[in-house]
Formats: sequence, C-alpha cells, structure tokens
Amino acid sequence: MTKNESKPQQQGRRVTIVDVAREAGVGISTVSNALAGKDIVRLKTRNKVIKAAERLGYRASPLAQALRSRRTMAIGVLVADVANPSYPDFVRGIEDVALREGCTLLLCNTDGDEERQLEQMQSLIDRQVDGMVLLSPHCESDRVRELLGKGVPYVLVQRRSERYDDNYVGGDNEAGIRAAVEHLAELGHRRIAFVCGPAASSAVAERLAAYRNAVKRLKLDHAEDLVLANDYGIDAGHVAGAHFLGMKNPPTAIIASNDMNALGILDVAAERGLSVPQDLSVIGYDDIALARLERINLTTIRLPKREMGAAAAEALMELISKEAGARLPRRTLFPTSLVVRKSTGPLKRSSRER
Amino acid sequence: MTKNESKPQQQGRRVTIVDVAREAGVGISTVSNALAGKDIVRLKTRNKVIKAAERLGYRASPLAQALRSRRTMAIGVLVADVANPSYPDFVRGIEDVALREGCTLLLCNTDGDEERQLEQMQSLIDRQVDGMVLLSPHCESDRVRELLGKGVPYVLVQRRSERYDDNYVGGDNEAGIRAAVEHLAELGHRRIAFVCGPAASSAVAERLAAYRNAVKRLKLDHAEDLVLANDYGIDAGHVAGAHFLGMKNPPTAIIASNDMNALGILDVAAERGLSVPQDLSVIGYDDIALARLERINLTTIRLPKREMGAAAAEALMELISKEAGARLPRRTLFPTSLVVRKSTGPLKRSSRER
DNA sequence: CAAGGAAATAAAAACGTTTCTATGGAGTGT
DNA sequence: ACACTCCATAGAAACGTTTTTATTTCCTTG
Repeated sequence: MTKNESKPQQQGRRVTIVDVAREAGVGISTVSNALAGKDIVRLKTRNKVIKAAERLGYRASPLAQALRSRRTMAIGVLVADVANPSYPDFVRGIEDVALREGCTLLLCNTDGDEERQLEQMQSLIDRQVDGMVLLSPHCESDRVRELLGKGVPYVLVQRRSERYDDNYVGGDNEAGIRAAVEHLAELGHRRIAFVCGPAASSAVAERLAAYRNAVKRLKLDHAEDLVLANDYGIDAGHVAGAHFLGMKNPPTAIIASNDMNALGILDVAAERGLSVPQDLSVIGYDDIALARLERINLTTIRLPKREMGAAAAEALMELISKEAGARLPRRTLFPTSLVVRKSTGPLKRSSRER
Repeated sequence: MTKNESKPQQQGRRVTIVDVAREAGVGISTVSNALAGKDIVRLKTRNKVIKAAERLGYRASPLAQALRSRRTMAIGVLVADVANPSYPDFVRGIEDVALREGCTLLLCNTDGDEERQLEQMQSLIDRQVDGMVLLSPHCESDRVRELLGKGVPYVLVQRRSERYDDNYVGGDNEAGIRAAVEHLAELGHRRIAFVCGPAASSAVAERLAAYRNAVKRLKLDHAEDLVLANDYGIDAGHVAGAHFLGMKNPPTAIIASNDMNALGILDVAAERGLSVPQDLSVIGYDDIALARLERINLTTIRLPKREMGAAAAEALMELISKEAGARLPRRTLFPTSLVVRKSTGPLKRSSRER
C-alpha cells in the first residue's frame, strides 16, 4: 500500500460510471440509480456502490448528465455591469441559493446594449441553462421577448412588464420615491429634481410616476425641466449634476437614479463649491455599502438587494422544478426604506427664497 | 408511403445536426466538418450545408460538443467577493477576451474561505472548464495545489507562488509600495503604518517587503507595531483605523491594504474628527473608480485591472490551445503608478501631539 | 481502359451519463 | 406446484455532437 496507490489520479483516463459498475460488480444503471439516491436500489447494493465509487474517486460528469437528463444545473444571470456596485449584491443573493441547489452561475454583462444582451441570451439558451435571472434592461423589446418565449424559465428583477406575465421580483418603487419626496418636502424643499434611469426599465417608469404623484400631492414645483432622462452610473451623475446645477434657477434637491448616480452629482456639487446638504440635498437609490461612509453619508432608498437576488433565484428554482406547462406568474415585492443620512438637510433660507 | 418523411417544424423537438444532414442531403459528419469550417469539404457542399442549417435555424449544442470534443468553451473565475469593487474590473477584462474567444465565464465567490474555494474548484473541474483564473487567495495550500495538479490550465492573478511554476499576471508591487513610501517621506512623514492584506496572498509578502526596504533605506521609523496583519475590505479598514489611531503615538500616514481598506480607515479618521490630509495621510491600492470622487479623493496605487484581467485570460487561452504537455510558465508584470490625490499631504507640526 | 490514388463524403464509434425496457428471482394466493 | 405479481437488477437506447475509419467518387496516368 504505497501512497500513490491510494489516489491513482492518472492524467489519462477519467473514472467513469462503467468503472464503478465493474468495481462494485453491478450494472451501470444500478450505479446511476444508487448514486442518485433512488429508493429502487436495495440499501445493501447502494452502499456497495457508494463504497466502490469512493474507492475509485469517482465524480460524475455534469456534462454527460446534462446532455442526457436535459438539466444543466446552470443558470444564467444578466446584469448591465458587475462593476456597478449595485449588482454584485443581487448576484451574491442569487449565488447563495444557486450554490445550495448545486447550480452554477453564468454571469453576463450586457453593458446596457440590447444587441449584446441578445447575443448573451442566445448563448445561454444554446448552453441550455435551466433558467435565467435578468437584471438588465431591455425586457420589452420584441427580439428579447422572442428569446424568452423559447421556453427557458426566467425571472425578472426590478423590471416589470405590463405586456407579459413574468415572474418578477422587485422593490416597492412607489413607496421608496414617495418617502424620499416627502422627506425633502418636510425639510422645506420645493424644487426637487428627479433623475431617471435608462428608459427601457420599468422601475424607472414607476419611480417617475411616484415622483410626479408626490410632487403634485404636496403641491411642489412640478416644472418639466426638473426631470432628466439619464442613466445609472457615476458619469451619468456628472452629466445630471452639471445639467441641474447649471440652471438659472437650480433645484435645491435632487433624487438620483441610483447611488452611483448620486455620487456623480455630489462630485459636481463639490467641484462647484456647493456644500451638501446646506446648498443642495441629494438622495440616492439602492443603499450600496459605500453610502454609509462618513465621507459619503448618502441619504438613500434602501433595497434589500441580496435578499431580492435570493428570492429571484428561489422563484426560478421553483419555476424550473415545475412541469413545463405550469408557470405561475409570481410577483414578489420587497419593501423599500428611506435611510436618512447627511446628504439631505433643511433648505437654507439664504439659498432660495420662495 | 413513408411516414417519417417530411416533418414540419415541431415545437418541442430540437433541431439537431441530423436534421441538417437530411435537409442538405449529406452525411452528418459532413455537416459537422462544413460548419466547423474545415477545408476538407468542398466549397459547394459547405454552402449547401450552411444554407440548410440556416433554413432550419440550427444551433449546435455546446453540451454535446463539449462532451465529445472535451472542450467546454468555459472558464472558471475565482474571486474572493465580487461585491468588492476591485474584482469586477479584473472580471470585465477576463470577460472581454473570453467573449471574443466564444467562452463563457463561471464566476465563483470564495469569500476568502479555503474550504469554499476547494469546493468551487472541484465543481469547476467536474464541469471540465477549459481553464481557470484565480484571483482568490489560498494558492499555496496543499489541497488547492492537489486540485491544480489535476491538469486544468490556470493562471494566477496577483498571487505568485515561489514553490510552483505558475502562469502569473500581477502588478509591480515593489514599485508601487516604494513610490508610496517615498511620496510620504517627501511630505515629511516618518511614522508610516502599513496594513497587510490576507496572509495567504503573495502580493502581500511582496508589498510588505517593499515597505520594509523603503522604510529602512529612507531611515524612517521602523517600529514593528506599524505593521498590521489585516484583510481587504471596509470593515477591516475600520479595524485597522481604530488600531492605529488609538495608539499613544499614532502614525501620521497609513498605507492601506487596498482602496476599500483605505475607505474604512478614512471613515474612522472622520469619526474621530481628524482631517485628511492635515492630521493623517492615507494611501490605498488598486485605484477603484470611486477613488477619484471629490468626496473621497484617495491617493492610491493604480493597477491596470481590466488590462490585467485581459492579459490573464489571454495567457490562459494560449495555455489551453497548447498541447497538454507544453506549459510555458509565463509571468507578466504590469507597471503600477502612484496616483496622488488629496488624501496625502505634508506633515503638520501641530499634529504630532494630538 | 484498367489501375491507382487523392479527394470528398458517409458510416460508425465514442464521449459519459440517464432512462426505458427486459429479465430473473423471490414472494403471494389458490 | 402453478401462474402471477412485484422487486431488484441488468441491458440497451438515447442525448447531439466530434472524430476515426470506411467507402465512394473522380481524376490521373501508364
């Protein structure tokens, strides 16, 4: 019994189910059933098989399993850009349950480009992922829908469609924005600007509507130029900041499309020598980890991202295990909460008199 | 008459290579060769096949291809945590070339946990990834090495091993840290603290050595308590900050293990009412996107992360295409550069006694 | 014009499983 | 003891390709 004998990890041939069958002295279907834990095999036989498998260091080939059983144990995840701190949290949530279920994640960055998203989706379908989670925009386009119609289970996160009955996990956009506007109004702000995310996303529409409602209800300034179609991300924030702060009658508060966007706006404010919140209040969306830093201290609308990712994955798993026909469109809404920090404050009399 | 002759496009059944062969009136191997672009098929035949494939909307099954050809066109990527902003940039770089090569990414978070990393690696090997890129620590452990020895091509990023001849892509740690120390020394700092990353990483050892060399050469304070074994991440930064700033004779400058770590330290400084850089200078490592924000303005050592990720993937691709035996250990070193922003400044006399 | 050979194509084997079907043997009721 | 079920197992087909081997076609060439 030398050491090398115990683990004969030859570079050459892989240990297959056939080897295990031979070692255990049974047929290969018995091995398959035994290792799958099917109760059709006698306990004694099963143990024999398991022993043999261990002795040989057998590991089933997921590839072959997938080909035959049509379950790849892989799920695709589409995000706009992992480099944007909002997404990794969702991804971690998805991963939490995927890992538990023995699934692997195929992560794809779409960069918000529809063409690219289509390619990635097609590739995922080709690879026969068991399902996909979409955190990327472009869920309404006909071409995307054509692919989604091919029968892959999927769950949308933060993108709801009116036209289709999707499984959906999202945050309560209405409540979040409403709380934000009310908070600012209480502080005395009347000119509150609103930055939209990418137009293709439904969350944007909901938030915008919520903003308009709240502004109307609270009788705040509802000038059309207080709304800017923009994007997520710091650069977009720079643009938005420059836009609003360059106005002749600039808003005293800005609700950004998300936290990164807010950081961009704060950046512009700092460059122009404006103090936050004395001269300008800013509210973000998502509550990324950085937001609570002393140097940032961003008031923002918290989204339980990791939990939402997990919920999306759970829903997907359920969808996958269900028979092909029986899809129950489930829509899970997560509560949002306004986290008040130091990027918002009372309107200074001097800065704008009404 | 023949029953199975003309099948209209059924919803359920997948279009296989057999269908294409029948449609084109050729054998299946011809289809395979034609679509693979092998010049063994006559141009006329190839066109006929391509036409047929298009007519049927044929898409080859990557699963079946992988099973037979033993190339999965998938590469595994191991990171400690995608939620740490340093990693996504590397990942994007890897993705850039993976996509170009038609490969899919399997992204795994190890959370810096060796056990978890081992599981993930084993899973990747089971799935027969064509190769893997490791950005995670724990590359020296015997158990990790046992898996790496199984013949999967791999490239280490930022983790060099002395004991093994790995393919490696890294930044010039020595130059980076040297520049940082010199910069601080020029500003008049003599007590410069140094925060180490996770002990398992080789980059840490290199940086620590570089720090010690520079401190010695410049005849700065080299007290042993100026070095703290720590981790990456904000929380670790809080710990480090509390540790150093709580000393009776605190350092006037701190070189953090990375940018996130530095942010944590800045956070503690702010909480304690210290001004940066008047009372404390802080230097990060990596130059994440956030570092250049006005509110952060972190002096840091820039690493070309995306390029490095791309280079790692390139090296991996080369390794994969090479014959199994011929592995050429290639070590690519990327230059680092000190980006001076506003978290470092001249030593203030008054701050010596606080 | 038959033979030889190269080029193109087709057929068959292989990849490593799961799943469907067949088989043998042990247990029942008559 | 008989047919009859039931259970555990074995055998074979199937998943959809690539690759290896066999066969056909067609062009030379003596």
